[in-house]
Amino acid sequence: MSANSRLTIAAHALAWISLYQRQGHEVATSEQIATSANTNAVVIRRLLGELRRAGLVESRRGGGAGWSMARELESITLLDVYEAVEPGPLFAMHRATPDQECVVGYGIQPAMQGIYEVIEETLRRELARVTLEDVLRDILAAPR
Amino acid sequence: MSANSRLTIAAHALAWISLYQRQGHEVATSEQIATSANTNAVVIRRLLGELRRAGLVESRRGGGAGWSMARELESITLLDVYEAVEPGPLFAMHRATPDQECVVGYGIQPAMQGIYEVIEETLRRELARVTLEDVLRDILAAPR
DNA sequence: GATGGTCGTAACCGTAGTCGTTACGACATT
DNA sequence: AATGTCGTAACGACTACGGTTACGACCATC
Repeated sequence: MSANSRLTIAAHALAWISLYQRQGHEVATSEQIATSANTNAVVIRRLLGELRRAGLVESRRGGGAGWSMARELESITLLDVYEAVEPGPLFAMHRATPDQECVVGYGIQPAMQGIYEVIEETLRRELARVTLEDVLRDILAAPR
Repeated sequence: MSANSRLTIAAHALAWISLYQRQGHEVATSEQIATSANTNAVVIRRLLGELRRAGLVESRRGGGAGWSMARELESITLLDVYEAVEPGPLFAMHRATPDQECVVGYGIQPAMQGIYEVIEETLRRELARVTLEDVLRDILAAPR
């Protein structure tokens, strides 16, 4: 399926910002987050930009600028992050429409569409069960 | 996530072969299936090759060659097909290992790994609930 | 044993998505 | 005015997917 790391990095960034703020800081910079996630600051800004559009974080520009949470960590679920960062569906249909003269070619798409909807709804429900507060707790629970 | 159509095409092929056999034919050719799915026969052979490795179909070579089912349609679930054609995990970790000096960088991977395992297990359970007999029934139920 | 149809598979190409990187303007604090 | 950061475009490397061509391997049939 060619998995990507967008959900992972987004969760990483949100957890980092929250923890940093709980330590008394106002905002976190994309550079700091990128260092923690071992990636490039532009990658972080791009991802956080999508999370901002979803209303999960805020950004300030100018001097002393950076990112801060727009919502409480316990009110954000992995589904919120997933939807902000992963638009499309999980499974794709045929590239070219199948042969409509064939019984299978005619019925396959509605059939699979219905099945996929149920499956993706289950995935969403499962993602919605995990809050970012849960994630941060798990992070801090790592043995040291 | 850049979804692909492998599961859809594989289900299409299996449904087509089964229906064709139920109509009294011995084997189905990749050319016939490709016509129904509106794709190239090589694409079908590649996919069916993976399904053969998983023990779902058989192939005969030589004259009058083609593909036939190796198992009953009602004993095959979408999970069987999914596992045969989609190897990797759904979500990826960081490309480069995050900063192990950072609390978040240190704990994020075990945390997300545990969460992802639960989610993917749920997905598998859901895929396992749908048999290809269900799929074929839905296909034939399409209004005409 | 020659023929013909089909599988099995390699090779290549176009397209798209992800990620990293550089660059630079916009902006606000100082 | 200077500085630090965001916002975003642009580009390249890499990978995956799907389509296509090509050709050898195989076997039923004649």
